[in-house]
Amino acid sequence: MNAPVSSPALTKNQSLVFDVLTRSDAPMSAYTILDKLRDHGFRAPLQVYRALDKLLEFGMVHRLESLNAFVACAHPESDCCAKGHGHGTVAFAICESCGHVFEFHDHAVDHRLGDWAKGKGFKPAKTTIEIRGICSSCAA
Amino acid sequence: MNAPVSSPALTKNQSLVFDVLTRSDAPMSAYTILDKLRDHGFRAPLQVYRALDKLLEFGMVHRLESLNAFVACAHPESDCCAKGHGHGTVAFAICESCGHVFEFHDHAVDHRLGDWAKGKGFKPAKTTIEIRGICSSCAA
DNA sequence: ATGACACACGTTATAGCATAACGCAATTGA
DNA sequence: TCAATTGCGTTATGCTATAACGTGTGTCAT
Ligand SMILES: [Zn+2]
Ligand SMILES: [Zn+2]
Ligand SMILES: [Zn+2]
Ligand SMILES: [Zn+2]
Repeated sequence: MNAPVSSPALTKNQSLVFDVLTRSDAPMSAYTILDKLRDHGFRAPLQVYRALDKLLEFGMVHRLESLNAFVACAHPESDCCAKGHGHGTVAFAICESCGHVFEFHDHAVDHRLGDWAKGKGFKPAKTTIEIRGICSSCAA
Repeated sequence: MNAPVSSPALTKNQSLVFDVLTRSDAPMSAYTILDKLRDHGFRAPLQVYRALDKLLEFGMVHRLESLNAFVACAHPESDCCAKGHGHGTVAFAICESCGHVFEFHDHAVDHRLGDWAKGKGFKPAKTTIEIRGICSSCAA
C-alpha cells in the first residue's frame, strides 16, 4: 500500500480549515469556510485557498468539482486499498437533498477507466467521479 | 434504444451557441462563447447561459464540471448504446495540453456505479466522470 | 553571524463563472 | 380576445478563484 504524498504537521491556518471541514456534515465552499473562520482572524479568501491547496496535496481534503466545494476525506472502513489515497480513484455520491457525501473506491471502475486510457494512449493525471442524487435517508 | 429527451428546432441564439461549440476543437467557457458571438448581437452572459441550458436539456451539449466549460456532444461511432443520450452515463477524457476532449461511454463503469448506488439505496440523478490527463498526440 | 533561500502568511485588487430580477415581444391554445 | 408560455434583452449582483505585492520566520551553507 502506498503512503500518502506527505503529511507534515499542519500550520495553524491549515488546522483551522481542516477542523471546520471535519466538523461539517456537508461540503463547504471556500467562502463558507472563510465565514466560519472570521472569528479566528481569517479575513481573505486566499487564506482559505492556500490552506485548502495544501490539504488537497496531503490528501486530507477532496474537491467536489460539480459543487465547487470541499470535504474532509472520509474513506469508509471497507476501502482498505484506498487508505491514505495512495492508490486508486475515489468516487463520491452526493445527496442533493441533505448534502451528505459518500466517499468510496471501486476497483472495477478504476481499472475499467484505466483500460480505456491505455487503449487510447491517454495518460490520466486525475479522475473525477461524482454521482449526484438522493440518498436512502432522504428518499424514504 | 431510448430517444433523446427532445430536439425541437433551435432558436436563433441556441443555434449560434451550438455552432460555435461545434466548430471549436476544445471546450469553451460561457464567457468565451459570449465573446465569439458579440458580432452576432450577443451582449450579456445570460444570452449564452439560457441557450446552453436548453442545449444541455436537449443533450446536444455537455458541461465539463472540472473545467466550468462546455462541449458539443461528440459520441464516437462505437458508442451505439449511447446515441442520443437516451442511455447510460457519458465519460470524458480531457487533455490538459491540447484541450481536446474524448467522449465515451462504458457499460461496465456505468453498471458498476449503478450497483453501488443500488446497494446503498442511493438514487442517482446525474453522474460526472472526467479524466484529466495527456492525450496520446501530446505525449508523443 | 550573515546572507540566501524556502515557505507560510496577510492584504488589496482583479479576474472568471453564474444567476436574480425586471420588462418586452411573439406564440399558442382556450 | 385573453391568458399562459416561452424566448429575449438589459442591468445589477453574487459567488468562485487567483495575481501581485510585501512581511516575517526558520533553515542552512558559508
Ligand atoms: Zn478520501
Ligand atoms: Zn440525503
Ligand atoms: Zn454526448
Ligand atoms: Zn492533447
